[in-house]
Amino acid sequence: MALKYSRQREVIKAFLCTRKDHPTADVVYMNVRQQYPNISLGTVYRNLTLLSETGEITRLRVGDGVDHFDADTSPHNHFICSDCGCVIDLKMENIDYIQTAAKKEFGGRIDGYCTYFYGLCESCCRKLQS
Amino acid sequence: MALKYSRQREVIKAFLCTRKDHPTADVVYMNVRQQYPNISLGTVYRNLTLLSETGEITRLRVGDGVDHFDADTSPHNHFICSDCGCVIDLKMENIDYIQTAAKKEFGGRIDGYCTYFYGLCESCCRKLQS
DNA sequence: TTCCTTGCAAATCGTTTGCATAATG
DNA sequence: CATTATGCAAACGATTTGCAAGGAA
Repeated sequence: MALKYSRQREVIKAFLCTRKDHPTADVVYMNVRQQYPNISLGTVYRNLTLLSETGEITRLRVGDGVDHFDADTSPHNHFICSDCGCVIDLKMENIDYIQTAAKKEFGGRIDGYCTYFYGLCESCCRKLQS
Repeated sequence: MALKYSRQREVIKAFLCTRKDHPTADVVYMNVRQQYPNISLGTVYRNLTLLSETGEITRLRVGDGVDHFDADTSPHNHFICSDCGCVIDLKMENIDYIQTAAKKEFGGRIDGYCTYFYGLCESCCRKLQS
C-alpha cells in the first residue's frame, strides 16, 4: 500500500492548512470543490482518513457526532462552544502531568489522552450579555 | 413535558446500574430484551436520552463513533482501550486544576471538560506479551 | 503494466422521528 | 380526559465501500 501522488490529496491538505477552525469533511468538500469542481465527497473522506493515518493531520472527535480535521498536529487542547459548536485551539500550559496521574493506579498501558473543554466561546458570551 | 412512569424506562435504568462497563444503546437493547422481549430499539434510545437529560445517567462520547452510557454519574475519568475498545473507569486523583489552567488565557467561559485516556487495557497488555 | 486513486452511487451504521396505539396521571 | 410513552418502520446524517475507469510509478 505505497502512497501514490494525487492532486486531490494535495489540494485537500493545502486547504486544511489555511484553516485554523477545524473544519468537517463536508466543509472541506464544499471548499475544495471550488478549485476542483468534480472531486467527490468519497475522495475527500478517503484522503482525510489517509492523511490522518500518516499523521499529517489530526482527526478530532469532539463529541458532536461529526469529525473535525486539524492540520496542526502539534499537541494542544481544544475548546468546543456549547452554543455555536465552534472548535477552538486552547492556549494553555502543558497538562501532560494528568497522564502521569492516570498511570499511577492503572494496570494497563496509557499511551495518550485527549481533553476537550466546553462552555461558551468569546463571541457567544458577548451575545448572551446583550 | 412532565415525566410519566414507564416500566421500560425502569428496566433500562436497572440494567444499566448492574453494569460498570458503559454499554452502548445496542447492548442495552439486547440485554433488556431478555426480560422485555418486545421492547423496541427506539424506546431504548428515547429513554437513554431522557435519562441522560434528567442527569440520572451519563452519555459518553468516547470518540469511537458510538455512544456509551454510564449509570455512575459521579465525576470520574475514562480509559478506552485502543485494541478491544473497552471503556473503563479510571481511579485517579482529581485533575480539575486543568480547568483552572484552561481559563487563564481564555476569553470565553469554560463550564467543564472531559478527558479520555487511551492505550492498552490490562488484559490486552497481557495478550500482547504472550 | 501494476496497483493506487478517483468519481459515482449504493450501502452501512448509529440514531432520530412520525404515526397510530397503549398506558399513565 | 389530557398527555406521555410505546412499537414499528421509515427517515436521517455521517461515513464507508464496491466497482469500473483513470492516473502515477
